[in-house]
Amino acid sequence: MSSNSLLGYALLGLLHQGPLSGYDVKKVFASSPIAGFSDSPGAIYPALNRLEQQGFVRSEIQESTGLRRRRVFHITANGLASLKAWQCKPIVDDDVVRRLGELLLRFAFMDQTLGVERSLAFLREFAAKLSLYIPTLHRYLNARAEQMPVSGRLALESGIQEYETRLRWANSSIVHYQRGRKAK
Amino acid sequence: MSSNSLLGYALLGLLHQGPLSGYDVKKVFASSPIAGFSDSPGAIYPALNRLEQQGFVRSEIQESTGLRRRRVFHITANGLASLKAWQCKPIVDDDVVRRLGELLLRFAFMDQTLGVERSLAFLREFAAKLSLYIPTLHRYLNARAEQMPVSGRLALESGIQEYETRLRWANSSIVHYQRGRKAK
DNA sequence: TTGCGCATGTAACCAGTTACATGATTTC
DNA sequence: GAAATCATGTAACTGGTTACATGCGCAA
Repeated sequence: MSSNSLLGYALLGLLHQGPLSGYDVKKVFASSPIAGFSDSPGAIYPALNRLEQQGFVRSEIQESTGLRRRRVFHITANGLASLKAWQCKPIVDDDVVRRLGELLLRFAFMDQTLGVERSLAFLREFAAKLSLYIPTLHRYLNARAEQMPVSGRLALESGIQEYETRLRWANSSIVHYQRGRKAK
Repeated sequence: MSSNSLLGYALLGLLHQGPLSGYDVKKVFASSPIAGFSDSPGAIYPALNRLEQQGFVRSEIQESTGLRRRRVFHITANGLASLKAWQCKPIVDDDVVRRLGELLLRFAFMDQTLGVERSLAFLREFAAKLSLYIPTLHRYLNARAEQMPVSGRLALESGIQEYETRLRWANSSIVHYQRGRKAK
């Protein structure tokens, strides 16, 4: 119930690291090169207000700081629960096919919310799904390569390479976490 | 003027290869694994109607085929011009940072609409932009890696790897086209 | 006669884009 | 006193999602 957009979850993840104002978020989105969230106020402020209406964040106004008033948001217990529930969802085929970016976002804040073991489990599940999916992409390409225009075929290959890159990334991330666990 | 959504351009690109009905498009989106367009009728039919209102496609109803009537769409001269104009736009920094998928889509139909030379020029421009952008990503990561949580850092690395993969792809695609040109 | 594959469509809802508006403080 | 930066917000528009509705022909 009451699910959020990707932007909503990104905000929850960010706010879980510490309280932020809308303008702070704007700066994060403007400077952080990945994930492609818009830094426009028309996206950020309404999204924060929605989260507050849902009870996932709360805000206080800081009058003190000399400058214009700031509204600083922090995550609530319900907000954290919602974030975790989203991160915990099983990875379905359609996530891998059409929502790779969402999966990466689910992972991006995961070791702070669910811990290393769950993050490892997520990566293993992700890698397993990718290992199953990539061969079907190759079959699709092989079956159609002849009748496709060159640029279409190349674009498809680019897509396949993205999946292969993610798989290598997931496997090397698994190794990374496992080393960290042993060192502990 | 009168620009389209990505879906609109994807439809124009598809229709440029040959006339299709809405249902044909649906099948393409359902089976073609890349690019993540929804195969839901609520997306496809309104988009085709918008294109027709703009004069970019036209449709005829085939009553003949025994089954239920089909409305078959084909691209118009204006539609092709709009597609080409979109593909020809210079690549700006923001395209590389936030709209990689759009760039790939612009390329996917390019050699049929603009020819091999233009496609090559596009790939070279794309590769040049990526070559400039990737080092800034590494600098960003190096500057912040210490204070980032592990999963956040890994997610960022995943993003960087995607850009590096695209760059390798662009370079190998350039070589591919150049070989083809010589063989001719 | 039930259900599936073909085939087209509509409507409510929602979120993001773009553009605009406001206002305080600091810097030149 | 102009411009830049900090800081928050609103409103119109647009397009995609989800779910629903319809209807034909065929096969089990």
